[in-house]
Amino acid sequence: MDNATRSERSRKAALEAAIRIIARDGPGRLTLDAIARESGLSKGGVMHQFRTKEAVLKALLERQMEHFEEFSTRYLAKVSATSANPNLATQLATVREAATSPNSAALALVAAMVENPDLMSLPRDREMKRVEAIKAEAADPELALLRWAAARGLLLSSLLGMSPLGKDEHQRLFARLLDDDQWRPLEKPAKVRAVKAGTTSAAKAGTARKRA
Amino acid sequence: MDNATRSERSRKAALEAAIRIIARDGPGRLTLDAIARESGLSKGGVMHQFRTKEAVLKALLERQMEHFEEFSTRYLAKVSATSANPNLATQLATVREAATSPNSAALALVAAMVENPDLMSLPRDREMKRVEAIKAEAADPELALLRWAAARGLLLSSLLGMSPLGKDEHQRLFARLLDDDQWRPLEKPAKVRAVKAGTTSAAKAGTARKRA
DNA sequence: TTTTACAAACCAACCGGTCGGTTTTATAAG
DNA sequence: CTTATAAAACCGACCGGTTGGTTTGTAAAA
Repeated sequence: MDNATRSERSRKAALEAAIRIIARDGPGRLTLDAIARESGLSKGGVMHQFRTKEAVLKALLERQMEHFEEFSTRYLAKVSATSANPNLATQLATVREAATSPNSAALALVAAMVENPDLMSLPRDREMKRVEAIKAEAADPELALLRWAAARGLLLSSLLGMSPLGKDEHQRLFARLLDDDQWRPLEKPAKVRAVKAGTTSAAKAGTARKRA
Repeated sequence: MDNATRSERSRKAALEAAIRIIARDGPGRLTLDAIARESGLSKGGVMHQFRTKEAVLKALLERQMEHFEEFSTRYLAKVSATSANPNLATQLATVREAATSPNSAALALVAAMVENPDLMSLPRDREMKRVEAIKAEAADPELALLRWAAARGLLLSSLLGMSPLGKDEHQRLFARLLDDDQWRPLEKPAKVRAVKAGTTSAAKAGTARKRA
């Protein structure tokens, strides 16, 4: 087998084993020996691919970030034409994806934070840019930020195993978060720029539509 | 010195040392030896007060929960007369308190989760009751839950060191979360079927709002 | 041949927890 | 108020096992 692909295979096996361990036994049980055992590699093999445990965590983190970055980019391209606030919509959808992901993905975050809190600067910096984009496009930046925060609250709660919500409730809340019509900005700025009228526009709530 | 108070003192010293360690070095660095070193006690002394490390985490967890429970009760008593949704208001205020606490309190959660994820059932169960109370009193339960989720998102993000928000922004967002006037309930969401194309809903402004 | 990928034995430091012993407090008889 | 005794708080050396990481060896790829 080709050398490069062999390495690639081993790295992938190790990282996936790591995720499995974290999800099954908790971040505290993630050790190099456990990774070796779970991946089928020897410890030496693992150490050949990652010089240190921190390197494993870093790779794990980057892998996950890349994965969701990709999801984000694709989603953004899809909705940027139809949504008034595509960046917010994208982040909400991405967080939902992370929360419902079959593999318990974002646990890499917790594991990294346990081992070395400084590692969190990577995802934090990346998140900062996204938050900027969300604020920039929003008619009501605070409201947008709060929707973003709510999504993160749902994700992190269930990630830490402390969400008191049922799975169905979880889903419904995400759906509502994503529904722009439910989040009309308050008339705080005197001059509210009408939301970019796209194909989505539809009926403005409250005034145009009265419910029964 | 009295025996009981001596024990009390030692337990307190150990637990506070533990919190200091977690906040400074991360949850992964919390060891029994470290607690002994940081608290000034000997390892034997620590082990005399807590038979196992898990007992330390449990005590830490219960201590923090009790502290915020107390804050909650006091706050609830204060606002239950004037607020339309005192339970939600109380939870929001409590979470804000936890987020701005000088000691990085709620880190006990992360530490417990690392050592033994099962420990999370304690705070989860308690949270479940609170969520029930919030839903019961709310005109729009989903909206209330989302405000609650947003608060938790802000708290957990900064707790894990991955909040991209400035401290002032943080405060402003909490203030807005707490301001009932900014969150007008929708009426019974009889037929809400919203995904991405804005086809939905009826936003109705406060007919039934009771405000002071 | 040289380099790369991996295996397996190995190591020092550290981990949670035990144990025998010392000091401090509590109880109570004289 | 002593004094004897037991009980609780505390110390620190120690133990088996684990941890992150190294070293040595080997077989395949380059």
